[in-house]
Amino acid sequence: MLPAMSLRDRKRARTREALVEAATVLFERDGYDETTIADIAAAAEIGTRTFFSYFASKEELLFPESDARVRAAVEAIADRQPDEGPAEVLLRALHKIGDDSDDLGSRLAALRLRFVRDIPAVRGRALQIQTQAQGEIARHLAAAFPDELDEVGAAALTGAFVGAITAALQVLLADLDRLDDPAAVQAAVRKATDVALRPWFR
Amino acid sequence: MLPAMSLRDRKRARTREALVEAATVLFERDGYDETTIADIAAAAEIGTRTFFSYFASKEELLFPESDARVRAAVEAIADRQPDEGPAEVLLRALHKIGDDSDDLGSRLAALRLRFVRDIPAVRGRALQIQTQAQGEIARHLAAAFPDELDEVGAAALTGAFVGAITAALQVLLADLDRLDDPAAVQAAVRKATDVALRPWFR
DNA sequence: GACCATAGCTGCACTCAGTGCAGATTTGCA
DNA sequence: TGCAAATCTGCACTGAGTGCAGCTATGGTC
Repeated sequence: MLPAMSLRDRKRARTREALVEAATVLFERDGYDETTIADIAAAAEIGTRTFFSYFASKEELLFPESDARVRAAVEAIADRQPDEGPAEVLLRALHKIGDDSDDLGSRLAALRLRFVRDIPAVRGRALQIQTQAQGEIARHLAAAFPDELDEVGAAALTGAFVGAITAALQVLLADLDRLDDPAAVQAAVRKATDVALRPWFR
Repeated sequence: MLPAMSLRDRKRARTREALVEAATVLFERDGYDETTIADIAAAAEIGTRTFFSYFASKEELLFPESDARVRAAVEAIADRQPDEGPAEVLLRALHKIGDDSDDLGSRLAALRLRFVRDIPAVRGRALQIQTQAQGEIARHLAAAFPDELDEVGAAALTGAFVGAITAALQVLLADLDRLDDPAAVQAAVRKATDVALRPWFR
């Protein structure tokens, strides 16, 4: 990625990071609703108008690399071993997301968890991103198992796994007040995956 | 419900219906984004400001009775028969929703399907409503099976069912251009439920 | 039937998200 | 150095949504 980066692109990437960083600081200090886009743009030293050429909305700031995870999951599916069934491959792909997913210790990750719980607009966006990711994963899964799965079956299987894990995780995180403790969150993710998928594996 | 309805309450209910009806007409004619809240309020002959004492946002107009369905599902769980297991009861509850869910032939239902697919804000809201409903159903399910299920397990089971059905349905509806054909939609719902839950029953 | 407390309705002024446009600035490349 | 394209930015605008203050209608009371 370093090679094909013109000065223009590098500058743009730096501004993008500056925006996320500025937003993180302001969100932590003032809260989500209390921070305006104008505040964030000013802190990152760009014009308010320019913000919208980097992020389409305020929520997007909280999900700056959502597609990287999908790519990781898709790669995991491509690595399918001959002896694996659809469920095993899918499980491996989801673990890939769950493991590195929480850029452990990232302040942004903690904010994200909190705001997904507390701010409707953020929750809505998170659910949309998840739904879309789920769809892409299902498509790739169907492609990897043309004999065993059709599009609908792959979607159902993926939806079942993701739905079960997400729902279990939600309950577990609800009782957790320290959302900024990476170890605790990680443990909750593991337990949720464990409980949710027990009916399939074991 | 007729008894405990004062004139005030009846008038309020009528205004609420008028808003939904006006919105339906305008949405059909002009589309979602092109219809402003001011337009809708004017068509229902109330002040723009007053709109917000009936609905918190434009999206809510598309989900006027989302809680009635949850209540139906909860009742279905309460009707648990002694010989039923958690999965059977949950299936019955979800069927309850799926059956009457599409106020078949309702123009609003057709609009809802279209807008959930096309308008991000509406999709986000729909997912939120579904997530919340799912949580409530899971809580009641756990309560109905205190020995077999804990909160987390009930959430996982419910999430798996709902996730599987929703994902399957999404694929099926994507290929459907006539979202206003109740029979076709109903058939898709049945097929999605069927495919999604085959692994559990059969 | 008059009276009053309360709930509901409305206009006004405001903040903020987000968009279109046009002009200035910067970058990539020849 | 010079030019075309990409980027940045201010300006003006629309529309969602909120707080407030004043008005109106309702429900119950005397």
